[in-house]
Amino acid sequence: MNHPGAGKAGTPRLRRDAQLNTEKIKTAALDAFQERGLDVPLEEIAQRAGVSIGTLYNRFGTREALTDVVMADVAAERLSDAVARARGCPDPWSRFASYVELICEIQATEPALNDIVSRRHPDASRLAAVCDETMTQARQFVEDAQRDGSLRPDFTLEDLFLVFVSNGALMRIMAEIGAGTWRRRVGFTLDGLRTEAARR
Amino acid sequence: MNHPGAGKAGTPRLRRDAQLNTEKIKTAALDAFQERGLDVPLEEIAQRAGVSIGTLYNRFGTREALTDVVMADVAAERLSDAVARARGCPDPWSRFASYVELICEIQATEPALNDIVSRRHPDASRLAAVCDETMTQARQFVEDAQRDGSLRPDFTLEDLFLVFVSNGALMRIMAEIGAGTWRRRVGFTLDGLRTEAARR
DNA sequence: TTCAAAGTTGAGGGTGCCGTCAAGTTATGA
DNA sequence: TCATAACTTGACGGCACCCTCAACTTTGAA
Repeated sequence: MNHPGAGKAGTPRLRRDAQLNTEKIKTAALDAFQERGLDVPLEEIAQRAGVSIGTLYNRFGTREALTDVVMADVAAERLSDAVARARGCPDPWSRFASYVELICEIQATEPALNDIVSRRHPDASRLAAVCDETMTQARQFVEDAQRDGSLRPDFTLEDLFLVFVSNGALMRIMAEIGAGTWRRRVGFTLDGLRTEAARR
Repeated sequence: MNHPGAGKAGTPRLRRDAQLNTEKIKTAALDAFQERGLDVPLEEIAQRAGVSIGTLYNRFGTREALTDVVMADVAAERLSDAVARARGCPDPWSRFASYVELICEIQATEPALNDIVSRRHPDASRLAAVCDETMTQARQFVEDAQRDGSLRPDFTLEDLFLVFVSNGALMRIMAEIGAGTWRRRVGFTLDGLRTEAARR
């Protein structure tokens, strides 16, 4: 693979060393993002990649472009996996609830995804698209649970987003402190969203 | 008042110009903190006071000392007022709930108080003491409501603190956007904390 | 082998904040 | 009025990050 001629039309093929650097930077960036969130200094990424900061800018142009290239697929995979798993639940409420729990779990365990879900980098356009897509799917969970009578009817998609934003902020502030206790608090939140009729 | 001899023993009295500057800085700092939160650049406070940054450091030494001097009384007043008003409610649950609502309202309307309540400046010691004091009083609300059976028994004081931390983060992120909608969301939260038995 | 085009490098300039200190100014009491 | 301790000033160095660009190195086609 990657033999001569494999380059996409339009993009004027990179020299071999540049291509190698691109890979090294992507790998380093993925590691750094996963460990420390999307705010890692680009200097640090360059260092990890064994490359100068200038090269990083040559290859990617902007921070947003780099995060887009590195994180979009990962984000799409993680988020659509959560959606798929939630879909596997037997009733509208448990689909909604497990969707919320799965996203919160992602936020608790993956700093980079937390930043993405909380929309802290609105200029990374592919990432934004991935999030939009997920929110579209989430709308289904919300509507189904409301139609079913188990989710309070005044709860909006924006409210759902804000649940994630504030959970994300908490995760960022708490970091390792109280790492395990988020699940109980998400439980509180869900209890506040379920209608009385839907409780046993 | 403030006539010669009024200085506290120990503190070696300031020259009149220095005393005036101290007042100008306090006033400017209060304004700036209230408008933009405790993170305002000290440069900005000095400018508003019509004084150089050096003077600000001469008079107060550190940012923490300044925030302590300027905000401790304001914070104590606001927070104890919230406690007092909550105490005026007729039953344990409504005391707890109105306490939470009042604190969240303060967070929504006063950036400086929001920073204080969220403990974003742990080195301002008088402020920390004011918060500790309030949490002590809050413990009463929590315990009473739990004894009464209206607040879920697995809810802890730390959970309460985290409610304020995440509400605070949301307020900081949202700023003016959706300024009025926080009350509905606090309602969701409270619904999640009330026991089923306590609902009508 | 040669050499132009492609790519790399890192010092350097920009921003925004912090906190300091030598030099200059002013209040005060003798 | 004058000496001096008290006070003010703001330029400066430091830090952490951003992004650029002139000088240098490497690739790879001819």
